[in-house]
Formats: sequence, C-alpha cells, structure tokens
Amino acid sequence: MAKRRKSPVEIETTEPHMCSPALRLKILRGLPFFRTVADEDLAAINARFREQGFSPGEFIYHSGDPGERLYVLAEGRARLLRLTSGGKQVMLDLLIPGDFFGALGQAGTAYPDSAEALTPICALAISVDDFREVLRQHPATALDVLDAMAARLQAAHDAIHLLSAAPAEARVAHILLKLAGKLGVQDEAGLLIQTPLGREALAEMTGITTETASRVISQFQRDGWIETGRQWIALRDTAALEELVAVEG
Amino acid sequence: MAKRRKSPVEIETTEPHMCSPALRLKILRGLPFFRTVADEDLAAINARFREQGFSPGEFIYHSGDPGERLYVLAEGRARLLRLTSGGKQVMLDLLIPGDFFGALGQAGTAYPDSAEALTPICALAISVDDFREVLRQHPATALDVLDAMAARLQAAHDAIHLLSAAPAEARVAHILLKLAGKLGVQDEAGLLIQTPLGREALAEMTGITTETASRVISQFQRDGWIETGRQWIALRDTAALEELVAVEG
DNA sequence: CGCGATCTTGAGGCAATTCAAAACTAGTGG
DNA sequence: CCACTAGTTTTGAATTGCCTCAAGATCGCG
Repeated sequence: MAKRRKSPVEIETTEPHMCSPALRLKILRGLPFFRTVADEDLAAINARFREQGFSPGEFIYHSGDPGERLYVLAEGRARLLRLTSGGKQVMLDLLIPGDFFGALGQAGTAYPDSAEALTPICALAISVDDFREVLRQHPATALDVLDAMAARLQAAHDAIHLLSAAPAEARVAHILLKLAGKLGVQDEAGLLIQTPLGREALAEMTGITTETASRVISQFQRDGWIETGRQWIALRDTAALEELVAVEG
Repeated sequence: MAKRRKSPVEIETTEPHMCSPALRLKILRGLPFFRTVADEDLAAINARFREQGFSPGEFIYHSGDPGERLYVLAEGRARLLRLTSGGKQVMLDLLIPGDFFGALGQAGTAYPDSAEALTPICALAISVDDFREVLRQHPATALDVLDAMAARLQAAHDAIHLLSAAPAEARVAHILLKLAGKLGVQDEAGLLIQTPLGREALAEMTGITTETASRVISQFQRDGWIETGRQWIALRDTAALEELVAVEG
C-alpha cells in the first residue's frame, strides 16, 4: 500500500475578517444575478452591502433568529445546518464564495436554518428590504435569482430522493460527486475536493453515522475509486461512483 | 371498537377536463403572486394560459422531458414524483388548486421530476418564455414568486431534516400534520385530510415501505391519535403528533 | 355476491446503528 | 528533533429498526 502524504487541501490563509473593495465588486459581479447590471448600478448596490467577518466555528445566524438579512459569501467556507432535538446535526449545504444564503423570503420570517463558518470567512450582508428594492429596480435580476432558487430546490429534491430510496454507499457516492462538481480541482491524487472534509461532515450530509461513513469510505478506497486521508478526499474513478448512484438510487 | 363508516373524503365530481372562464380568473387571482396585478392586466395574463385536462393516472409531463411550460393546478389533485431505478417512487409534493409546478427555471432545462394527476384535473399552462415576460412586466410579482419558492425550499429542507434524522413514526406524524395543514377540514371524525390517501402514498412521501406505514398508522389509531380507514385519515390529537415530531426529529 | 385492490399482521433477515476500544495523524511544546 | 496529546479515523461485536417475503383479512365496487 503506497504511503499517503498529508492533506493536499490548500487552506486559504488570507486575513481572516476582511475582504478588499476590489474583491467585493468581483464577488458581486460574479453572482448568478447582477450579471447584467451596469457598472454604476453595481457600485450603488455594493454600497448597500455591509461586510462581516467570522472565525471558524462562529455562527453567522441561528435558526429561529428574525431573518433580516441576506448574505453572500465572499471568502472562505461555511455551511447551512439544522440541529435535531437529539443533538444531531444535519448539514443542508456547503457554501463557497459566490453562494448566497440567509433570508430569502419576505422580511419578518425567521431563519429556517443556521449558518456556521468553517474557515475564516468574509460575508457581505444586505437587508431583505434593500435586496427587494434592488430586485424591483432590476427586473431581469429577479429572474436570475429565481433560476438560482429553482436550481437549489431541485438539488434539495435530489437529496430527498436519495435519502428516501438509496442505501448508505449510494448516498456517499452522490455527495462526493456533488462536492467534486462544486469544489473539485485536478491533482495528482485525483479530483481533489478542495475543502477540509471529515467523516463526520460526510455523515451529516448523508444522514448516516460517522462510523458508517468511515466504513463506506474505506471500502471505496479499497476499490480504488478514491484516495483519502485525514480531512480530505480525492476521486480517482468518478465513473464508478456515478454507476453506483445510478444503480442503487 | 366503534364501527367505522366508509370514506368521508368528498371527491370532486366536476366535469373532468375543463374549467370555466370564471374559475380560471379566480385561480389566477388567488395565486400567491398576481395578487397586486390590475384586473385588465390579469385578463391579458390569462390569455397567455392554455387549458389542459387530465384523468387520474395520466402524466402532465415526465421527468427528462424538455421543460417548456409552467403549470398552475386549477382543479383536482396531482403529485410531483420521481422514479427510482429500482422502480420505487418518491413523492415530492402533493398539489392542490392554486399550486404551481413544472418548469420553474429558465427555458431549455428538462423537468427534474414527473407530475401525475390523482383525480380528474384541470391545469393552466403557460410557456416559460411568456411567464418570464409577465414577470419582467410586473416586478412586484417576481418577488412574490420568489417568496413562494423560498417557502418550497424550506419545506424541502424540512423533509431532508426528517429523512436524515427521524425514525418512521416521526416521519409519518410529520407528513400527516403537513397534509392536514394543507388539506385539513374539520369533521366529526377529526381533522380530515381531504384527499384520497392510501398507505402506499404515505410510504412514498416518507421513504418507508407500505407495510411499515400500515404498522405506524395502526399504532397511531390504537393510541387514539387518529381515525382512519381505506384511503382516508383524520387527525384526532394533533398535539400528540407534534410532540412526537419534536422529540424524535 | 364475488372480485380486485387495499390494508393488516407475522416471522426472518439484513443493513445500519450503538457501544466500545484501538490505531492513527497532525500539530504542540519541551 | 522527538515525545506527547487531542482529535480523527478505523475496526469489531452486539443490537435493532426497518425491510422483505408471505398470507390472510377487509373493504368498496360492479
């Protein structure tokens, strides 16, 4: 068995809590919406956003809090999660720069889930009212937001489908492919999932236990489908994983 | 044991495949969006919709078909579902008059799921392009659509949460409460879920088998929490069900 | 009244969980 | 540079909740 080197995941060591003005504009411009807005309008929109920094483990907001702002992640990694009465956690989404989250509906509603920083992050926040005002002024933008929401809803339905019908291996395979699509970078070990990712996180995303996640991952590695270590996973044979999802899902 | 009468569910025996012009306007007006639109504009919007009728068991569209239209259910009951490679079905949503479904994102994408009529239904269909044109002309409406989508996304996240963490009983209890909230009418048997609803449907919504659904339902009845028969369920003690969801979820 | 579909019930099996302990890894400070 | 430590990962054995398979009971309809 070849000796495995330590984590190939490159952690961003940028100044924690702040992002440059240039980055702000770049992030906003790169959003699925705001693509068609004129430069001067974007500058005005940018002015409505407030910058907020968080350290790993810190919560941007908790479920139940009055949902007053919409966030855009500018730098780092975060996650959306829910807590079970039994203390278990369910991870609903992993957020990367460019992802938006928080209060999506009208003002006054509570946040349905919690958001936690996984690395040092910089988030841009806008009040729901301001955001809706912007959408009113840029109707084309609203349609793009709608598309983004439709895509999310579909992803959620994918998850429901898998949780309802698929066994542990297929669920893990699916999440690995999904993460690779979002965070995958080519690497000598394979398609590396570029974020610290432990067995526990995997378990929380697939509705299984840490132990089962470990067993499944070990099996995948024995099969030669993945390469893995502490807090990282790289995919060697995506076709095999896709096949598994197709058959068992 | 009190003798149980036959199904208290009132099935709508209207003319299957058509709905009156008056009903069309009433349905459109009652949508979560189109609330603020002027009467004459609504008439114009109405003109863009086409009417389509379907019989029980018929599919409005299949997953994978090119998603060209958005539908609004005007009369009857339908469901959104996905098929598993193993032949199992996963019911994602139960649709009632006023619900919209179909192509939510941009044109060109395939339908992510299938829609099936459960009773004789009348659906109003609009092309995606026309719908987006309408939203462009009525920016306030787009925001309301956004709200509706946000609510759906949240409901999907609820489902993920439950499927990930809760045992069979809690899942069933949750779906019963959800259905009662949407379709519940007071009745001498309790809060009746006003739609034909079998054990199999329950199973497909909660990711369990028909047999397990039956066992759980039987237990709930023994506990005095529900009243049930062939293809119908009425809730007697919603508080107990909510408690169960809170503890086990 | 009898047929088809739905619902119930039981027994055995299996996948995943729980409980528990050992092996490993990446930092830490001596 | 190495031993130490805290957190992560692996592995094992026992348990269990749900599924599978298989009848039988019940209901509604023609």
